[in-house]
Amino acid sequence: MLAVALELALAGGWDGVQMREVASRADVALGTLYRYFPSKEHLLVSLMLEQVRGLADRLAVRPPEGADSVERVNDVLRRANRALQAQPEVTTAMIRALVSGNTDIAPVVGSVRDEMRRIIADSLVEDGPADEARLLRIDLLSDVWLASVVSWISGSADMDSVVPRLRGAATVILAH
Amino acid sequence: MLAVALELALAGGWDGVQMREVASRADVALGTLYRYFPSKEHLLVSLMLEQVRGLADRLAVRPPEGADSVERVNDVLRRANRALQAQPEVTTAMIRALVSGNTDIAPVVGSVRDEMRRIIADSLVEDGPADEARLLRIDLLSDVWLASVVSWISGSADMDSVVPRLRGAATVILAH
DNA sequence: CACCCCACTAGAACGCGTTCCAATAGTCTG
DNA sequence: CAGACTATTGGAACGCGTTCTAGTGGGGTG
Repeated sequence: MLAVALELALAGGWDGVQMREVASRADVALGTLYRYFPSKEHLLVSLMLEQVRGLADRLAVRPPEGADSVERVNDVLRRANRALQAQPEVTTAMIRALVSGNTDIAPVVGSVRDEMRRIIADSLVEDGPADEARLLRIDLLSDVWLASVVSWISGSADMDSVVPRLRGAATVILAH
Repeated sequence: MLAVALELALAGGWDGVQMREVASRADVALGTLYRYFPSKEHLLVSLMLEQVRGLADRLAVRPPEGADSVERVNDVLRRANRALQAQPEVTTAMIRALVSGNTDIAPVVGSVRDEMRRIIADSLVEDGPADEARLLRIDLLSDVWLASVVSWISGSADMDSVVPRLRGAATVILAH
């Protein structure tokens, strides 16, 4: 079902993902689809979780490059955004679900955010255990990244302006 | 119509704002409502613009308190969040519209973001003209604020954790 | 006054997310 | 094997955002 959702989102974005159509192409009844994904938001945020985990896997295979944390975080976010930019319709649909404010899907939303934070945390080169200050910086980077993507899908910023802005963000936030 | 939308959102949040009901209570036909607000998102993000301008007005009357920029920005965001927290259903509805990714409402969404940036900019105590570095910091603060509110309405963070986190954000971002 | 233009009205109609239900298939238990 | 319980199916039905259309009223222009 997630594969079908991706396929439909690729072509038609949020509106293209129609629950009847997903069920039909996945060869299940509508009720079955709703059994596993109680809402359209749930379906799409689950897709996002899958995608973000895919990014984590790719990063494990080919780790971020860069001498310091700023460079490495910048590399990670650039790669993340490149993947999103390649499928703008999918991104719009997934982000819309992620920020829908639907409290039913809070656990999945939490997983997505945790995964993203972990990805950023892993890209930092710092010694010792993660203290509160570092966790705060990770939170900030993840928040700024999300807001950037939102402003991109909202049409108030294009990727060309988002990527360098994220670089500036990393510089400011990781400056000691 | 915006007043009616606020009234309905107060009681029932996103679902409580039904276009037929808004039109009915505002004593206009459904078509007239759609003439001024071409979509539900448009209506609610217009309401948000009104609310955020109200915050700006209140801040003009009683300016933010605090010795340095960190304190003042913290005061502003705290007051902003207090207003949002007092009407959680309204906030959820408005933010949902703001981040819906609906490109038709991009101009209004841009206005809301600009207004919020201006509010933050005005709270900073810094000399000289705004340079690129300062604008970046303002962007970051506004992004972190938005992401915080989103995580709050998504149910993955409560206000008690959001407010101190914003304080930490201001400290990190405004540290020179 | 006659005419035009445009906002507004009332209401039907459509599309899609979501819910619900009766019937069937499949699997586990005694 | 009989019975029970659960997953799945096909499809009807509901609610609400959105669109569309025919008709009405009022204000400016010749």
